[in-house]
Amino acid sequence: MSDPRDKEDFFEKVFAVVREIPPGRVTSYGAIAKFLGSGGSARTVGWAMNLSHQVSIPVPAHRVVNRNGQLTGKHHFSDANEMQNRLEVEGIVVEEDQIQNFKSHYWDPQIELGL
DNA sequence: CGATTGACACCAA
DNA sequence: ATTGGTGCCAATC
Repeated sequence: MSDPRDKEDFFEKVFAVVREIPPGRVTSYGAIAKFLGSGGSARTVGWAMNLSHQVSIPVPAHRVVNRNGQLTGKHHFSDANEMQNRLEVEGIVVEEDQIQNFKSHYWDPQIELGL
Protein backbone atom coordinates (compact mmCIF):
# COMPACT_ATOMS: atom_id res chain seq x y z
CA MET A 1 0.00 0.00 0.00
CA SER A 2 0.94 3.62 -0.07
CA ASP A 3 1.63 3.60 3.62
CA PRO A 4 4.94 5.32 4.24
CA ARG A 5 5.31 3.11 7.28
CA ASP A 6 6.50 0.35 4.98
CA LYS A 7 9.98 1.76 5.25
CA GLU A 8 9.76 2.09 9.00
CA ASP A 9 8.76 -1.52 9.04
CA PHE A 10 12.27 -2.39 7.92
CA PHE A 11 13.76 -0.80 11.03
CA GLU A 12 11.07 -2.34 13.19
CA LYS A 13 12.12 -5.74 11.90
CA VAL A 14 15.74 -5.02 12.66
CA PHE A 15 14.91 -3.91 16.18
CA ALA A 16 12.65 -6.92 16.65
CA VAL A 17 15.38 -9.36 15.68
CA VAL A 18 18.02 -7.62 17.78
CA ARG A 19 15.70 -7.65 20.77
CA GLU A 20 15.27 -11.39 20.30
CA ILE A 21 18.99 -11.95 20.65
CA PRO A 22 19.49 -13.84 23.94
CA PRO A 23 22.10 -12.63 26.44
CA GLY A 24 25.58 -13.96 25.86
CA ARG A 25 24.98 -14.16 22.13
CA VAL A 26 25.92 -11.94 19.19
CA THR A 27 25.03 -11.68 15.53
CA SER A 28 26.17 -9.84 12.44
CA TYR A 29 24.58 -7.07 10.39
CA GLY A 30 24.62 -9.17 7.23
CA ALA A 31 22.80 -12.00 8.99
CA ILE A 32 20.01 -9.67 10.04
CA ALA A 33 19.83 -8.00 6.63
CA LYS A 34 19.62 -11.34 4.92
CA PHE A 35 17.04 -12.54 7.39
CA LEU A 36 14.88 -9.52 6.57
CA GLY A 37 15.23 -10.34 2.90
CA SER A 38 17.10 -7.14 2.17
CA GLY A 39 19.98 -9.23 0.94
CA GLY A 40 23.19 -7.26 1.07
CA SER A 41 21.84 -4.20 2.81
CA ALA A 42 24.03 -4.84 5.81
CA ARG A 43 24.85 -1.13 5.93
CA THR A 44 21.19 -0.23 6.25
CA VAL A 45 21.06 -2.41 9.34
CA GLY A 46 23.84 -0.29 10.76
CA TRP A 47 21.72 2.78 10.13
CA ALA A 48 18.86 1.16 12.01
CA MET A 49 21.19 0.64 14.96
CA ASN A 50 22.14 4.29 14.81
CA LEU A 51 18.46 5.18 15.09
CA SER A 52 18.02 2.63 17.87
CA HIS A 53 19.21 5.31 20.26
CA GLN A 54 16.16 7.42 19.46
CA VAL A 55 13.45 4.73 19.56
CA SER A 56 11.40 4.25 22.71
CA ILE A 57 12.24 0.56 22.84
CA PRO A 58 15.57 -0.60 24.28
CA VAL A 59 17.60 -2.28 21.58
CA PRO A 60 20.66 -4.31 22.65
CA ALA A 61 22.73 -2.96 19.80
CA HIS A 62 25.86 -4.07 21.65
CA ARG A 63 24.97 -7.62 20.64
CA VAL A 64 25.25 -6.72 16.98
CA VAL A 65 28.73 -6.71 15.48
CA ASN A 66 30.19 -7.10 12.04
CA ARG A 67 30.80 -10.51 10.54
CA ASN A 68 34.36 -10.47 11.90
CA GLY A 69 33.04 -10.25 15.44
CA GLN A 70 34.67 -6.87 15.80
CA LEU A 71 33.02 -4.09 17.83
CA THR A 72 33.06 -1.61 14.97
CA GLY A 73 30.19 0.44 16.35
CA LYS A 74 31.28 0.76 19.97
CA HIS A 75 32.16 4.36 19.24
CA HIS A 76 28.49 5.14 18.72
CA PHE A 77 27.50 4.21 22.25
CA SER A 78 27.28 6.59 25.18
CA ASP A 79 30.78 5.46 26.08
CA ALA A 80 33.31 3.54 24.05
CA ASN A 81 33.57 0.97 26.84
CA GLU A 82 29.81 0.61 27.13
CA MET A 83 29.54 -1.97 24.34
CA GLN A 84 32.48 -4.10 25.45
CA ASN A 85 31.45 -3.88 29.08
CA ARG A 86 27.93 -5.08 28.36
CA LEU A 87 29.24 -8.01 26.34
CA GLU A 88 31.65 -9.01 29.09
CA VAL A 89 28.85 -8.81 31.66
CA GLU A 90 26.88 -11.27 29.59
CA GLY A 91 29.81 -13.64 29.54
CA ILE A 92 31.40 -12.66 26.27
CA VAL A 93 35.14 -12.16 26.18
CA VAL A 94 36.30 -9.13 24.22
CA GLU A 95 39.92 -8.36 23.50
CA GLU A 96 41.04 -5.37 21.45
CA ASP A 97 37.45 -4.76 20.26
CA GLN A 98 37.46 -8.32 18.97
CA ILE A 99 35.08 -10.95 20.38
CA GLN A 100 36.97 -14.05 21.40
CA ASN A 101 35.43 -17.34 20.36
CA PHE A 102 33.02 -15.28 18.28
CA LYS A 103 31.77 -18.29 16.37
CA SER A 104 30.68 -19.98 19.58
CA HIS A 105 28.73 -16.90 20.62
CA TYR A 106 27.30 -16.38 17.15
CA TRP A 107 23.52 -16.27 17.02
CA ASP A 108 21.92 -16.85 13.66
CA PRO A 109 18.35 -15.45 13.38
CA GLN A 110 17.60 -17.78 10.49
CA ILE A 111 18.30 -20.76 12.71
CA GLU A 112 17.56 -19.60 16.26
CA LEU A 113 14.23 -18.10 15.26
CA GLY A 114 13.30 -21.40 13.70
CA LEU A 115 13.32 -20.46 10.05
C1' DC B 1 17.50 16.78 -6.96
C1' DG B 2 22.54 15.25 -6.86
C1' DA B 3 26.39 13.95 -4.17
C1' DT B 4 28.40 12.13 0.15
C1' DT B 5 28.47 9.31 4.17
C1' DG B 6 27.83 5.20 7.10
C1' DA B 7 27.76 0.57 13.32
C1' DC B 8 28.97 -4.07 6.36
C1' DA B 9 29.96 -7.83 3.14
C1' DC B 10 31.99 -10.03 -0.78
C1' DC B 11 35.47 -10.67 -4.59
C1' DA B 12 39.93 -10.23 -6.80
C1' DA B 13 44.92 -9.68 -6.78
C1' DA C 1 46.56 -14.28 5.16
C1' DT C 2 46.21 -9.21 4.00
C1' DT C 3 44.84 -5.19 1.34
C1' DG C 4 42.02 -2.65 -1.90
C1' DG C 5 38.01 -1.84 -4.47
C1' DT C 6 32.95 -2.38 -5.41
C1' DG C 7 27.93 -3.10 -4.35
C1' DC C 8 23.52 -2.17 -1.53
C1' DC C 9 20.06 0.80 1.01
C1' DA C 10 18.72 4.75 3.42
C1' DA C 11 19.61 9.28 5.49
C1' DT C 12 21.74 13.82 5.54
C1' DC C 13 23.80 18.09 3.45
